[in-house]
Order: sequence, then structure tokens, then C-alpha cells
Amino acid sequence: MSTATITVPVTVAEHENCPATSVLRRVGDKWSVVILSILERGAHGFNELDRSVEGLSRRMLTRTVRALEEDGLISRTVHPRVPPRVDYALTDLGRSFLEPVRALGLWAVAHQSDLEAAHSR
Amino acid sequence: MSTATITVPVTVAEHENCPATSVLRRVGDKWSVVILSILERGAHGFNELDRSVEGLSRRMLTRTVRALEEDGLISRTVHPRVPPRVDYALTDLGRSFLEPVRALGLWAVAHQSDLEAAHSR
DNA sequence: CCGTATCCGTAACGATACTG
DNA sequence: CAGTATCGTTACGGATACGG
Repeated sequence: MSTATITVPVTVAEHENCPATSVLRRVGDKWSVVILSILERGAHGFNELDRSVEGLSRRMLTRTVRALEEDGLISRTVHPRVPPRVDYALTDLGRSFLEPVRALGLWAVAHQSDLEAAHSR
Repeated sequence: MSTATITVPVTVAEHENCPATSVLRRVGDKWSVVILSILERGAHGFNELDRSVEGLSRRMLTRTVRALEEDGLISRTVHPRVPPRVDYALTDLGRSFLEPVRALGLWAVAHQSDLEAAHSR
């Protein structure tokens, strides 16, 4: 039984240093969760990912996978072949990250009608 | 034991219609979670909230509370007095929303060292 | 196949000044 | 006390073209 608590940042400095803030922002960006979720089902190459998600530009794919790699949520493996092959895959950290993210998604689905009701006012 | 699953949006249309997307974006914006967390400890007036968070402008406070109200996560009660008094408070929906959000925050704290290690490469 | 570089429009956000 | 209006800056993100 956990009794852990979180101190909510109430100053700019706290906000920017808070480990949760960067994670929350990553959850909020447009493509990260989609990429992570696709990689959950197996490793993919760059263009493969690009084609998997309609509307995702190569530019944003590059930036997103770079950021996810810097956070240690995915790995990037270069296979020196011709043609070149790069595999993106979830790390253990990325897999564990998806658990609370999924909880949030499930919350949204469970309360979808509440949200819609509130919005229609 | 839940077996619920989520279909990840892979097209622009799915992405924008997905109930989880808007929720994830709300989690990602700069002040929503901070405001919700402060309101968790009790109702507050507008300037009271403003002063509670250093670095939060009145402009963004207005926009944030409006958005949270539209989502049904907080309530806004106007007391017709002089001087005017407006109370912002968490709704039940807002309270339940904070549970998965907190799970995400706890994940970030628990894996803070992993994230820092990954980032220092 | 796997990206990078450049340009450009939009949206987020802060600062400041003003109102009921 | 509880906001709105306006402005300027910065970050996000798409389109396109080019390079290893």
C-alpha cells in the first residue's frame, strides 16, 4: 500500500525542475504516445513508422523519435547494410511508461460521456 | 480484472476524435495539472489562485480555468457580492481525473534516475 | 532507406494596460 | 476582486526539397 505523495510545483523553477513536468509534456505532445504504442507491438524502421501513421510528417517523426530516445523510452539500432536499416524499439523504461499512460487513456474512454456532456454546455 | 484495451489512433481523423487525445493534451499543457492539484486542497478565488502559483499570468489562468470548466473538471461559482467573489473547485470528475494523473507523476518520480541517466548521454 | 535543411503559418504564452 | 484586450515573442508543426 503506497503512501507516496507528490509536491506540486507552484513556482516557475519548481515547475521546470519537476521530473513529472517533462513527462507530462511528453504525454501531451502530438505523436509520442502514438509512436510508443505502435512500437509496443514490435520494432519498426523509420519509413515503416512514417507510413504507419497517416498525417505524421517525416520531420516530426524524426524529432519525436529523437526526443523519445533521449528520454530512454525507445532504442535506435543502426544496422550497417545497404540499404540502411534502423530499428526503433521500446525499452523496458518505455514499456513501463506506457502503463500509467494507458491508465489515463482508459480514464478518458470511461468518462467520455461525462466529458462530452460537460462540453455541450 | 480488467481486459479493456485501447485502439491507438493512427490517422489524423482518429487522432482528433480520440477521447484520450484531448485528455492527454490537457495533461501536457503548462498549468492545468498545477491548478487542479491546488484546487484539490480546497476551493479558491481567482486572485488567490493567481498568487498561489508564481509565474502564472492572469491571462493564462483565465484561459486554463475556462478550459477546465468546459471539460467539467472544475466548477466556477459566482457569488454576487461586493467585492465579487468567484469560487473555483474540483468536481467529482476532476477528482477522479487526478488519480491517473498522479500515477503518471509517481511514475516520473520513481524513474527519475533512469530518465536522468538516459538524458546524460 | 533514412534522414536533414529551409520556409512558413498557427498557436501558446508572457507582459502590460485597462474594465465592471 | 475578477477579469478582458492588445501586443510581441517563442515553440509547435506541416510542406517541400535535398543529401548519405
